[in-house]
Amino acid sequence: MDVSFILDALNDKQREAVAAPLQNSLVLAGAGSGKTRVLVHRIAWLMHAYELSPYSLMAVTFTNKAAREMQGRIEQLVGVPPQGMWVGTFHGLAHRLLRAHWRDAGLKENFQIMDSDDQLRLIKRIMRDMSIDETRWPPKQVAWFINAQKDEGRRAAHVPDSHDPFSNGMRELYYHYEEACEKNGLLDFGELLLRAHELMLTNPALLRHYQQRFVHVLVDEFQDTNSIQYAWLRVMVGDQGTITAVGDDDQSIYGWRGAKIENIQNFTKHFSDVQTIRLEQNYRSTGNILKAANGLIRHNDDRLGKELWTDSGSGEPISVYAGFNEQDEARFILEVIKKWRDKGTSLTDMAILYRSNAQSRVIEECLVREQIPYRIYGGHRFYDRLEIKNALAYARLAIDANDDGAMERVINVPPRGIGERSIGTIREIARDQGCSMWQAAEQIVVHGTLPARATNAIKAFMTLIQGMAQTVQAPDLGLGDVFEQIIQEAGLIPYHEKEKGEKGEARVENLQELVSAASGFSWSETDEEFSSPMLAFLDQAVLDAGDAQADEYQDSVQLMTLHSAKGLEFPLVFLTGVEENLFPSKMSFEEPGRLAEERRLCYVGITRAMEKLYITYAESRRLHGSESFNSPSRFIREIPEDCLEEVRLRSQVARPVSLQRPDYQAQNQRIMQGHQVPQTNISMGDRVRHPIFGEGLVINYEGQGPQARVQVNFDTEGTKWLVLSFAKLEVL
DNA sequence: CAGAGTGCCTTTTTT
DNA sequence: AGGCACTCTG
Repeated sequence: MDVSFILDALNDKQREAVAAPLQNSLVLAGAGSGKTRVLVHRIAWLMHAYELSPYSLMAVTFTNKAAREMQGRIEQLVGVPPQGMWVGTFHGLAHRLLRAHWRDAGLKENFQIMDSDDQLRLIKRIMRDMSIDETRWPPKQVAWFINAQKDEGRRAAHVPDSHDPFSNGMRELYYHYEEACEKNGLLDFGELLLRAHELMLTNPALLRHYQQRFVHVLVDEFQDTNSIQYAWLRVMVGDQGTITAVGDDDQSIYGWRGAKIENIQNFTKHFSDVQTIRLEQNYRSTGNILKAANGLIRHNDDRLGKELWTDSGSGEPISVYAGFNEQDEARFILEVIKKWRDKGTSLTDMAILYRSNAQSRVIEECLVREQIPYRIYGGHRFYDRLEIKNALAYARLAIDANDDGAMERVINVPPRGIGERSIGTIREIARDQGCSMWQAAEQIVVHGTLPARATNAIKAFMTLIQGMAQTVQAPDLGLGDVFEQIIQEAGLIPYHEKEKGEKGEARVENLQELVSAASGFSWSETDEEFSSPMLAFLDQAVLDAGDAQADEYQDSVQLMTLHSAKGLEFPLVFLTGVEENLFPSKMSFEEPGRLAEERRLCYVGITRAMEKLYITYAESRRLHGSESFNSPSRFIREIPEDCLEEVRLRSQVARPVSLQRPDYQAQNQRIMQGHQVPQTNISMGDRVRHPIFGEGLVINYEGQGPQARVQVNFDTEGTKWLVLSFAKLEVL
């Protein structure tokens, strides 16, 4: 069989990786070196050259998006969908195993997956039941603790006893949490992995089956695996199977949630006869961008070592812009965006990256003002939204009335006269009798435990849910129709319409979006493990963020955190807020390893850019309500100077070159006050008074002398541009 | 019981 | 700044 089509379009190193013998291999793939390409071609090669059935292959990724992309590209290359091959995320595949073998895994058949929000609710409920002081053990920290333990593969019983009452309290809560999950058939994200691992360890026959089945396992983004994922992989691969691990130690950015960079660093020690291949030729970025990236990452120790190169030209230098404040930073970005747009670059090719989600707001406001469409990734995900979760909870309750979580969630949404008091009574009865809340509610209705008004409200709610149960079971209704009716019957639309502001409007739209997502949901592909489309849909809603919902095809600027930018590329990239305390985040200063991770994050950011990279920072920044003066990030200094260029929008301003200077604090003060508008008596940062608009702060200017215009941020009137020779501004 | 209003607290990244 | 829990009022 002619297999040349698989190897033809590859470079030497890629070909080496793709056509490697059927053995363990580690592909160290630098950013933009064709990593996914290698994975996909490797799969095609295994099928054609070694005649492996897709059935004997498993490919694991971290995100659903990556899994979908891989699936699509395999199909494209091979021509047909790889029947029987397991392609999915760690969580998705673990889930699949557990659905198929729920009994062996010691689960209930109808077990449910909780997202982090559900998890937190459960923890709070447990703590309230136990009357535990939430200020001493903040529920969020409890959740964090439990998740961290699970990432390490530890159950409550494995957590070592400690002399510290705080940790012991945590452990105690973990016990109770495990118990509650067990009782209610609930699994959090970490539990999926932990349980799937245990399933294999405790069922030798099952393990043998899967080890024999999966001749070769491929893993993407290997540097992000945590302990339990790694353990699971090793078990699945076994002694007979082999593995291809693709990753980049320089792009390991998930240490904070348990990823172990050691997994890739020690790969050759843990697996036998590993062939290591480095992909260092970059097809994405210009020479300058790569030089910057290489220069930066050299400051990290313990690297496996890799240097990106390209045979295309060096391109433009990287521009660094120092904004006066975050508004100014955003305005600068917008000006550049407009310039590029007018030159014909489509907005989709531009990305604005930031360290934390909170930073997006100022930029968004600016985009709205300039009427430039944008799309924001991450943040609150579609299926995480309150209104969506409520609608889903109705569906869950309609399927299983004993689902307490769902019951708690929607029993009084929209308000129907079942207040805290009544809910408390229901909860109490349920707890005393060890029954579900629904059963408790039935008793209340029968015995009239509560006042007539409350009882009637409960009765009405139960009738409503029973009606929905009929709807869900109706054989001729599509999934979309079912949700349409549920939303209708629950009265969610008028409830949200009543909300003031645009919020309610957006929620109604989201509910409509849910209906269309449900209509478009195809079940056939998701295989036999799931017993009904509705159940499959509900599971998928928890596991898949549903990120690509709205406006996917509109030409819009892309906004996202650095973390969610990994794996993507854009011709024009803005790396924003590159300031000490922000990026690197001040949280990273305590442990040395965290700073290295921030640096890798910066490396990821830089290497997203194909043609042109802008790095921006603000000398003063208002975040979380208070103003701070941060110095430019050390990362800027770590980039080789000769690939940087400092941008001054208005070139008259003589600004001290601040990048190489260690002592920023005093200097920032000077900068704040030092920008005089040429041939005028006004400087940036001055407080001024206007006869009509009142007092404000000068934050920007244009032109000079009689033509000069300044932008003033008035205390009460917002920001305005004023021509100096007309406006009567008094400097205070 | 519902809805408005007040005060308090948290601020990194998310499968 | 924004979200959340709690209190107050109709």
